[in-house]
Amino acid sequence: MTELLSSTVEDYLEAIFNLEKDKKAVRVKDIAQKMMVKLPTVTSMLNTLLQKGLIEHEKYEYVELTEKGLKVAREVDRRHGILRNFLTNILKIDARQAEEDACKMEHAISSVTFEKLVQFIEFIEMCPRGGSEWLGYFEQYCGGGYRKEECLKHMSGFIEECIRKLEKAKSSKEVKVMPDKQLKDLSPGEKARITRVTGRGSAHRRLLDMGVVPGSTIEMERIAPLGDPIEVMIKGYHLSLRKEEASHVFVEVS
Amino acid sequence: MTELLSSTVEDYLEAIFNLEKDKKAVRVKDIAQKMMVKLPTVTSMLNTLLQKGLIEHEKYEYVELTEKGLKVAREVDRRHGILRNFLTNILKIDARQAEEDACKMEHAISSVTFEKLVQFIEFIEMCPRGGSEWLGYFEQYCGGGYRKEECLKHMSGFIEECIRKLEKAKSSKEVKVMPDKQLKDLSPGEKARITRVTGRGSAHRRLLDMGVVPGSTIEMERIAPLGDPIEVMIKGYHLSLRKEEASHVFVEVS
DNA sequence: TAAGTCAGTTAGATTAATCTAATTATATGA
DNA sequence: TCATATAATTAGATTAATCTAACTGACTTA
Ligand SMILES: [Mn+2]
Ligand SMILES: [Mn+2]
Ligand SMILES: [Mn+2]
Ligand SMILES: [Mn+2]
Repeated sequence: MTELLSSTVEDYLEAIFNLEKDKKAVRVKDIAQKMMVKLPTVTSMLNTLLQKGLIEHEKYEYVELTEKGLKVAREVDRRHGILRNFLTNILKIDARQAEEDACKMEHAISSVTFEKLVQFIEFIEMCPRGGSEWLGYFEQYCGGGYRKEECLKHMSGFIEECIRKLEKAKSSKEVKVMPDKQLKDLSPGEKARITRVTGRGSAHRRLLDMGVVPGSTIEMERIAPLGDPIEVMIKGYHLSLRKEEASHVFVEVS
Repeated sequence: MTELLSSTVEDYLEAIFNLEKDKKAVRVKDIAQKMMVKLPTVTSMLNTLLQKGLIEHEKYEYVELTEKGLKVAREVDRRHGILRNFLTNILKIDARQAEEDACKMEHAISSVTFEKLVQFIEFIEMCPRGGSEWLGYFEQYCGGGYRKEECLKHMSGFIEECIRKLEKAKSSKEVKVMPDKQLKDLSPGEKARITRVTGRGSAHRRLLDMGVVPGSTIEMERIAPLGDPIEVMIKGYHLSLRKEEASHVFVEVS
């Protein structure tokens, strides 16, 4: 079904995808500039992409991704974003290097491994034994000044408070039987767990493809004036959803 | 200085390196089999490798890595091993997939990012807030049965004991002024931190290239009858050192 | 030692991704 | 509207990595 595409092909799709986000129309020249190649190289690649049904393009006209091309591009872009965030936020690699490495790694990881990595990143971020505090100790470790006792003692102070808070939250939840909320009801900055994604057909598929699946953690970033579009962070990756799309997503605040 | 080699070239070097470890002599056929290509492909690649000074090879004869080729191959193999271990031990990817992904990722990561990842893996393994116990909770998280309280409470029980143990170790260290040990003095299974790597020249360089650098954690695996070779685990990667090499490595048991 | 087998090489083709040089189309502006 | 500049395409070459088919060398064995 899913023919495998070379990493070069994936990178061109990614480039076109990003140009479409920035500008209205994508020209051959723009792609050449972004990919740092000459114009005939792009023309040649466009024929390849056309052949594979990934873009629409007529001689001397603008370039557009097809539904199929868009799907691939979105997935590549998602991987790129998640890997870049992992490298910058967790490993603390500098932005330029993280960008470069992410754009190579995005083609080298199988989807089963990638999704497992996504879960691991989520786990690091949400587990009270991990989190940004712990990552701070990782930096200390890299600098050579890490001391186990300090890390543990800090955890020790933190831990009782955490347990108390969690138990309180749990008991209040038991009483109230917290109902599902719609995604749009979250306020900016609020995090939730996706419980259901309703709907059918390609729109539904697109949501799942973007990582909007039950069980994932989602964070509201902002809602535009008329509730459209809605910007969210999911699996460490920034997404823009249309109001209609968001209406199919139900969440539970933890 | 270090010309960049294609990932294909790196994989051929890696294959030859592993064949050299297994068998006495490496034949064109062996390489073809391991790389899953036809014989003329190998002949052609051998010319490329010869040109680049990475192998020694005369028509119809066996293939051998040069010092230069060996250095590259060892580094690729090290990356491969560390990535595979990360994928299997931490992300719990199944062996076949981990092998495959590791062999692609090994070419996609810059050395600064890779070394940072190595440190992160080390940190996960050595920090008392991480470790295999914590990774168990990650598995639970993946299965959907993770509960923060349980993870925290377990930590809570564990933590006092840890702190007591650490403080005891610390105070006894302060009294005794623990002297440096030689690597060979470690007993199998014992872990230590590398404090010094003495010596000069290419032998010294080789040690550093293999990851035997001050600050790294090293674990003794076994010492052969006459103390040669010595097998150790460093940065999650299995290494075999000659007695002479090991004599330059000083460690501190933590 | 000559025949037969298998390993290895040579020759030549293919595909993907790039380039330069030359040509053609589109857009601008006088 | 026409000349010119800019964008895009076409043609043709190159390089890396692979293949098949044909040939050659080396090793074994009768
Ligand atoms: Mn890329
Ligand atoms: Mn990318
Ligand atoms: Mn590889
Ligand atoms: Mn490999």
